[in-house]
Amino acid sequence: MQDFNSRYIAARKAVIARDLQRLNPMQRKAAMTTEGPLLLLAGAGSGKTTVLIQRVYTLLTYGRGSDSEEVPEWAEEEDIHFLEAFPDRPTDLELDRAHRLCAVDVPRPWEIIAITFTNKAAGELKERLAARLGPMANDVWASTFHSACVRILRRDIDRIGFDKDFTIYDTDDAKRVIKDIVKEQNLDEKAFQPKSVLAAISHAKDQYETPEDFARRCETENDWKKSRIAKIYAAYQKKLMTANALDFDDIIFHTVTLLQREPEVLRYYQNKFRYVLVDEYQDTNHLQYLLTSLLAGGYRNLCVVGDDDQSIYRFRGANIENILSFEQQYPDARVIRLEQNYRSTQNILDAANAVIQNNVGRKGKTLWTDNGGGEVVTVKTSFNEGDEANFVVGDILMGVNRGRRFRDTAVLYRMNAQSNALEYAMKRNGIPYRVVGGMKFFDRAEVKDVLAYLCVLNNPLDDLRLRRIINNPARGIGATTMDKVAVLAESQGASLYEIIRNADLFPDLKSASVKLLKFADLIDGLRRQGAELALPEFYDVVCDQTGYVRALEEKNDMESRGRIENVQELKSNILGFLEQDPEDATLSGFLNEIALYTDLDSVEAGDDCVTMMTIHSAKGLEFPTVYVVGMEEGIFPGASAQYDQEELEEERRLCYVAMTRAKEKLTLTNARQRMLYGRTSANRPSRFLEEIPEDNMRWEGKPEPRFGGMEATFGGDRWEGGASGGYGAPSTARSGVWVRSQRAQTLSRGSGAAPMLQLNQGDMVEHTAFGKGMVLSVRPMGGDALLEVAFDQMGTKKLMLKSAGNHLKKL
DNA sequence: AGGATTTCACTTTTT
DNA sequence: GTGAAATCCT
Repeated sequence: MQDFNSRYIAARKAVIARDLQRLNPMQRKAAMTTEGPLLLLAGAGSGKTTVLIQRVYTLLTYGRGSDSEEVPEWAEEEDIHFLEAFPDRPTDLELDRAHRLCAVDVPRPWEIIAITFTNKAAGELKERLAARLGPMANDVWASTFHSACVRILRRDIDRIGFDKDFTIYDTDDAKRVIKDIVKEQNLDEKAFQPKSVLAAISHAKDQYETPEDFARRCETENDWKKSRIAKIYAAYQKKLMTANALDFDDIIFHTVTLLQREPEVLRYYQNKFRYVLVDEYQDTNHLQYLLTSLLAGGYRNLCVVGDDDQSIYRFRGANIENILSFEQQYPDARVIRLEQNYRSTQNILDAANAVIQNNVGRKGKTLWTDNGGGEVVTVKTSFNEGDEANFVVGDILMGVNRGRRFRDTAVLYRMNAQSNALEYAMKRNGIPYRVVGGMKFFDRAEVKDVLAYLCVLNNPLDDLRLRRIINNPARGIGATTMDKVAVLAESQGASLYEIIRNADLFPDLKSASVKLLKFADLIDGLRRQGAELALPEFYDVVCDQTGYVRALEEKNDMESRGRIENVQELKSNILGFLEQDPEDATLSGFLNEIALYTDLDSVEAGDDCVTMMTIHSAKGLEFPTVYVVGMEEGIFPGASAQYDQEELEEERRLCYVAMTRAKEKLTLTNARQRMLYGRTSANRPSRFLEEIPEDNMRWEGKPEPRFGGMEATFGGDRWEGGASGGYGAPSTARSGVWVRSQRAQTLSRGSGAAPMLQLNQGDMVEHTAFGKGMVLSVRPMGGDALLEVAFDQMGTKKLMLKSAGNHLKKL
């Protein structure tokens, strides 16, 4: 009997393993380890998402069949024979039987929850699950921490004192509330900036500290400022509760509270979620850890996936300890490492491994690949950020000349501010590019304004949003009036809107009452129409009757035109929402949806253009060629990491993430001096550059030879001043010399030490990357010239003569 | 109340 | 250098 059972189990595992034969052994093991706590350490490019998908597939096909010693009592000898002799190309009937024989207690799709951080990741997961599993994938809970929590809260939040139709405050809303409180409490607005106060509160919430907990901790620490913040925190939570609002942290905080306080609710979810998966576990904070433990507390089938070397969100509360101490939290946890990398060449991996090895606080993991050595990593030192950008641009054009596509390339940097010089260089050379991140659509003032109108129309009691829009466009209702309204609202225990609606009853408001009533009429009128019109039509009516769009039209400048475009763009968001969710085509449905949707994940990957972004936004992506610019002490690693070990290790992880984005060619650049925030400073090369083994890299320009290769742009004289001292440890004292030399260089540009190409309309030219073309126009511009060239292959491009000239030849 | 001017800060980002 | 917020004038 013993023999029968072990044979059955072995045969069952073999059949399931065969079903997963496209995975490598470690990946397969991960997909088949379904029971109990599992820590999956998945290195960069190790096929993590594939494993995640396969694991859900395994669960929904075989239940715990791949990870269980149970043998069904009805099993017979013949079944073992069947499994042992299972054919490579089974018929549907045979497949069906195999599934039946191998399955043990298969969960229903909705008993599996997979939690990610971003909407984008959740969407991708859903999509790939649907491709693998078909329609039943829709019932798997694949969502972000926040959307999962909102779903839980909408069901039961009334048990902890909120109304089920709570609103969600974004960071801007929260700051506004803080600002009001700081004013109310007569605190110094300089010392208590909304941003930093909110950060402190957010940090407290990360630790699951209530205002009371926080205050108690302050008492022992005897820190005056902190105890003030504790007061603000308490007032803040009170205000949010009155407004029936939750900020982003509250969404998780209150879910934890709900689960802890209401055993019935806890039991429901612990019973429901038989399998819990958490992606990017290295980015979780303590609060999210608590939530995960609660959700998985029933069956204890908790699989966390992550890479401690890619933990780069410490600044927003991510606690690398969560992943480092998972085995202490769950002593029976199994650990599987995925170290085979399918993305990069060995040279890139060796360089990245060598850098990350300098970190102490890590699990330890060494990536390897079958992909072969490939090219060594290029390091390039330039003179300043402009030259650095020109180098990158020139190198990109050279690559394109050799058959690469623009879309194969990414330029990564530490800070968004660094994108400027690059954008200039790209524009001047007619390189198509797109910048990811920076100002986001939903952060735009005009988008928020219109959304605020919709919020007020949906719920006139929303004081915060009402304040935002009441005088925008100008209606002659200024701060003084609103202060009076606020006082009255306070004393009457009414909302701002209720006071405004009845403005004529209050003598204090007599001068403004006409305007206020007119506003109330506007809102009421729109609300009446909102009840009748379909959402898109209603949106048009709102934009029109509030006068918001008209005010922009009257301004009639570039900026306003852009704003109007964005307001119209928001309408296509509404249309998209209706398409996706025709069931809930209401205003409140749309607003609920959009509260958690901030993403620019509408990344049109179709266009052939270079991608520029911060390293943080590049996490999870990959490109054949990657440039990482600004590899300088003070920039990367940043100044604040200079004397802080923890911070430095985080920067190093960031560097590791940046390097492992590259599939074939990795180029790291630094500049000897750089202008940032209007100030020029000289920076030593990043220590991370020194940590790369010599064997895996080639360093160009260390020190820079005069008349060196790519840089012979406007004659070699540009290096004379700065480079004469040779490369070395630049000191602040020396930066003065460099600044002067830069001026000299600027002067020499116009006088033209290098012969400038003489081009006229109608000339035929050849460009290194764009091929042959004809000059359509030449427009002189400040010592330079704007060319318009019609290329045979690439279409018409605008180029600046001075910078694109290097790549142009007159035919 | 609203436009004009000055000041201020400014890693990194999601929800 | 840049954009938004605070403050200053009319």
